[in-house]
Amino acid sequence: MAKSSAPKTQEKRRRLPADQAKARILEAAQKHLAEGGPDAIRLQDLASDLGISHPAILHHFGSREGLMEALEERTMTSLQADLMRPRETDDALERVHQVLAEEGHARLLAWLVLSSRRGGLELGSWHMLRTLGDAVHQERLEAGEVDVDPEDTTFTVRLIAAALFGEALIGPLLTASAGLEDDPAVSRRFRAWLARLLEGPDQPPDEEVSTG
Amino acid sequence: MAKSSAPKTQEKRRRLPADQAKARILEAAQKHLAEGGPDAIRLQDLASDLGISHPAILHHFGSREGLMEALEERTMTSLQADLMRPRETDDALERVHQVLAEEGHARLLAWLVLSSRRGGLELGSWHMLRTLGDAVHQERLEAGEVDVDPEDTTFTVRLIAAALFGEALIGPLLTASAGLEDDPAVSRRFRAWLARLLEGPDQPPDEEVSTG
DNA sequence: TCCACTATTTACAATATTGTAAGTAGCAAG
DNA sequence: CTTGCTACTTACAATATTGTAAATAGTGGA
Repeated sequence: MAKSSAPKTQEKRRRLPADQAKARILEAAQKHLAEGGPDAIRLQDLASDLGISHPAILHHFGSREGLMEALEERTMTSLQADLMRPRETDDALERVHQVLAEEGHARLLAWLVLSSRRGGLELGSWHMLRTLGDAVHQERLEAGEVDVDPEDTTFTVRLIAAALFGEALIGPLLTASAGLEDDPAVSRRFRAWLARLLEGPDQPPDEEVSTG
Repeated sequence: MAKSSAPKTQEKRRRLPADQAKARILEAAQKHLAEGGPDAIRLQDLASDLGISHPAILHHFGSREGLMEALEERTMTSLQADLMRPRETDDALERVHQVLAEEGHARLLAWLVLSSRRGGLELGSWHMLRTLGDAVHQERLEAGEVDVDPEDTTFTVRLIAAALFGEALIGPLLTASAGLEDDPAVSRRFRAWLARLLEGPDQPPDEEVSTG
């Protein structure tokens, strides 16, 4: 390695306002976290990725630990935001799957949970699931179901969350372990199957309202 | 810290056959992996835990990377063995839950999947799920179900695996996120609910065959 | 008992990583 | 233009961690 941490050329030292500098650093850190885990966040790596020197990071976050805490908060916030963001489909399973699997949030969440310093994650304002649960409950009532056990709704949401999170992490492993070839269509069919299972056999299998 | 890595007292240098020494080291490494992740496996930590010096580990595994590879294999093997080992209950969900959650295997598996060097894990002889799937399929046929779609069985097993794996990792998070207090009874009821869901509403909700 | 083999230790080297100190330079306000 | 603030850099310190070399000492076998 030539010189450890320095801007690529000697153009003219860029100086960002602290907010933007922090945001840039956190963004890069989150990328590293998603790809290689918490121990893949090396100050010098981040710095050279960003074209800055590593003490600049320490300047903004105080210490590596400070960076990790800020990153944890940012990650949870962005996960929540992405889950809440409207998407092209109304199908809850596809929505959650998209966020969790396709945008790497499952990995991020897993890293954070696994490496959780301080016992548990800062939940902050994680009413996420309650919101989702309320929505599902509402849907069910509107669909004309009368004897809806509140816990049934809670469990439905919980199953979706846990199963899709698990799928995102070990889906390919499960596929291989079952002796199948890795086919995204299988994964999709699995979710469709799960949706049918959750709707229950009372409803006739008419066409979905997915484009609503 | 006094001296980095040395046996606690000067009793008399113990000398194990290579197999046993390796096994001891791997056992300690797995404990560290389950608790703190791959980066919590420091040669000196392991060594002082075991009362040996860290070059002894290098002697047996060549390098840290060698240790990690051996550990990965051992972990997958022991997970499979634990899943297959007969348990006090015949209830599939409780069985899998016990292994995954109560013995820390979910965390181990997650660490391995997330930090998977080389893209994917060495599956070795992971017919685990197929075996499990065959058992479930058999059960269903014996239970008198005739129109059993093979993929339905596959998906059932997959759902159990993914959901319980997810539960083990982010169950407490989900509980908190739903606004509930952390209660193991809830988790148990969740699994019972899932079991009922999977059995389908055709069967009357008579008492389980769980102690079969 | 003696010997060969190797598990294990001590001491050391090499490097990586976080953190600190002090100075440099961009940007905004006067 | 000057000045104050602070984002940022360079140079360095401190420590941790993996790895190597050589010596030491069990253990099993002749």
